Amino acid sequence: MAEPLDPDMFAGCPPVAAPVRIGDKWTAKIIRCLESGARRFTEIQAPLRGITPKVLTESLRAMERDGLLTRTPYEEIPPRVEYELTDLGRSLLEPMNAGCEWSRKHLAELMHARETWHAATP
Amino acid sequence: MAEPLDPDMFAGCPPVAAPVRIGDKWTAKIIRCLESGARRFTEIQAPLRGITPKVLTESLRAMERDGLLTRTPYEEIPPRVEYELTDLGRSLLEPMNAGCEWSRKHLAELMHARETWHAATP
DNA sequence: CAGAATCCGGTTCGATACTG
DNA sequence: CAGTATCGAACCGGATTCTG
Repeated sequence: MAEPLDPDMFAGCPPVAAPVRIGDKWTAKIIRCLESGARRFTEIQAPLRGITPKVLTESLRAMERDGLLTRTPYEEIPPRVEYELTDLGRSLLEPMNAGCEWSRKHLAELMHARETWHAATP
Repeated sequence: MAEPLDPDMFAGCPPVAAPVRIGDKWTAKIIRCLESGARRFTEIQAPLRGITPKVLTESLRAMERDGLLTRTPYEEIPPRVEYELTDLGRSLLEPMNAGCEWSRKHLAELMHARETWHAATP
């Protein structure tokens, strides 16, 4: 869990690449960020390319409310807050992996169908 | 495929019960409707409780565009159109089943966490 | 029967600026 | 560092009405 997150870890995952979605737009990626252990706010923010603090906070709060992760603030200056997956949150990795495997196998086919679509319409 | 669809087949699947989503709001349910064979527009519409023709058309067109199903109109009066899953569309059943299994196992836990949330905030 | 056309409201998401 | 506050745009999804 000490390893820093690769800022480009989601380079190959544009929104279009997710016909299988977990929760809202960011939930699945946040779970991936926490897969290898607890992380701080800015650590999670980095790979999520351009997510605003507001939206990240909203997503994290919703996930905390649903019991997917825990939020533990430390009374320090400067402040430090750590987010960590619960067992429930970790259990989502299973359907997530099924979705990822589907994308790896079939997404190219879907994208191809989508692109050749305009060829056959008035 | 001759069996009519149960109009209540999605009674236990409110939107809140789908932290794992396939495509848009209706895609997964439409796939379920077509799982056992080709269906007509109104056949699909019935179990989808209150979906408007506009939204159903949009969903079906998007799925056709993505190669998930085929649309075959018959030149009759009154008109008849049949929708049928492609192999690609059928392949989505695998991640869908993974998502359904997760819900069966863990959704109650998530809902419980969500409800007991307000007990611990100022 | 299987839709098309039009209008509309809510939620989601983001940009920007500010703070303990 | 880890947020909050405000504003606004975009994107579904839905209601209603009409038609070949």
